[in-house]
Amino acid sequence: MNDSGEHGEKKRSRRPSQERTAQRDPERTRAAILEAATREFAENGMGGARVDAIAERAGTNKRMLYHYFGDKEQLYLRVLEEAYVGIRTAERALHIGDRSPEEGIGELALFTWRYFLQHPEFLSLLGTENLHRARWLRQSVRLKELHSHLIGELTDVLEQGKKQGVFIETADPLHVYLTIASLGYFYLSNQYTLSTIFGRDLIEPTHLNAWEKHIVHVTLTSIKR
Amino acid sequence: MNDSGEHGEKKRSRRPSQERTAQRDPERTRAAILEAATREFAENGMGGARVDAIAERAGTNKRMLYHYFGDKEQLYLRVLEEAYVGIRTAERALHIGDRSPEEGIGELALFTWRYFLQHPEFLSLLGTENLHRARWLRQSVRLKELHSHLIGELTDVLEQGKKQGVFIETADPLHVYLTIASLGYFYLSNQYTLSTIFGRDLIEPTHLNAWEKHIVHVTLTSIKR
DNA sequence: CCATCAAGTAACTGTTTAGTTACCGGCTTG
DNA sequence: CAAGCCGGTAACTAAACAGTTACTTGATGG
Repeated sequence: MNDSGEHGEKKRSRRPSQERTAQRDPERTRAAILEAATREFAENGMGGARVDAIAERAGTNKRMLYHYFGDKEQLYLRVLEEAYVGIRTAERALHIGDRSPEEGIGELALFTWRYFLQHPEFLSLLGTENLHRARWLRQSVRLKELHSHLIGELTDVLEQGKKQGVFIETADPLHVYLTIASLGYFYLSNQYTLSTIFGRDLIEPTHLNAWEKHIVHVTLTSIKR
Repeated sequence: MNDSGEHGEKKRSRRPSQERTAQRDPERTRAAILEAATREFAENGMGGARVDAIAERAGTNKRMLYHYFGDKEQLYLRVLEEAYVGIRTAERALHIGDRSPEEGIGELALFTWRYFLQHPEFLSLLGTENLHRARWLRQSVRLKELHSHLIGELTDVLEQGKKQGVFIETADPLHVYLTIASLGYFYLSNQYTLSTIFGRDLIEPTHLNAWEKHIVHVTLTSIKR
């Protein structure tokens, strides 16, 4: 297209050479590092994660990792932020206010449980971050506003349920959410010690389904009038 | 590097120094290492814990640590075992079968919550062990039989409650225990991220008391007829 | 066609770490 | 008292680690 002397105009490519374009791909390298880091931090925690291991898993090297993310701690924070954005985004799509209050809460419980089940790395990252008393999360400005929406929506649904007379007056939005999250988080994140000491394989589909029903049952009976 | 006088190098001073006899105390040193290790592993996890830090915290040195416990992994397992023995021993003293079924379950819920609250290092060690998929706990023969008692006692109490018509027929002992443990564990172990993202300090006495009541409420309403 | 800059590689560095070794000194016992 | 055992100290070592530097490769604009 452009041949010469066009001043100020960025041109896309003078040569086609499209088959080689994939060689250098900053965006893909960046994404690969982030994904590899997510797995490495989830599997080994902050103290146990190895920068060399992340680079190797991503199919690149340490130089790129430091180039894109600064250092190990900043990379870790990035991983944590992405994990939170992931669940909160999926949660928003639920629109729990569209159904009846009872169905809305049940849906939130089911969603949370299934999201935890499908994203063990998220649970693991939470565990690591709490071991360190939210040392890195606290520094993140980005995540503070992400959660007001959840509590707001939950408050509305509970209000509606109280008006309709199906929920008790003392039902608290934060308590309801913590109840749902507790039951899912503990069962899954502690499945290894629990399975060992109680001699039952908690990850078996039969037990998983029973616990899913249990979570919905417990959550609803605790707020129903 | 050889010494000039072969016998003269070792000297023995024949001082009584009886006031120093307490200096050497194997049992105390051992206990100090175990306690220091508990704190270090709880605060930093397996990957983050430092053997030097444990020795320093115990007021001794690495040589003694390796002498008494073999290596870092065996010391960690020892710490974990002691933590489990601690809670299960205290739990046994409850005798939840002595009261009415409803009171018995309520007592277990209260005990578990308060034990978790007073032993944050236990929660932390559980978290670390689960991060590693119970890698070390699995090797421990000692802990397997420790837990059958808990489930046995719980089964009896539930049976009695069902006979008396106060509990639903579907109430399951493991589910009841997991419910109690979930609600306590998650609230406390994840308090740092939760306080940060929801902008409420969960460790405040007001909130702690509210959650204690909530645990008992949720547990009982979920099994009452 | 060459100057420039970004993507990417690999070897290196200073420090930290788990684990070891050499040694010390008091106590017990034959 | 001497032999040696046991509780204890401190300096050491080899490996692993986070982070850096020197360099190569390739695309692009002038």
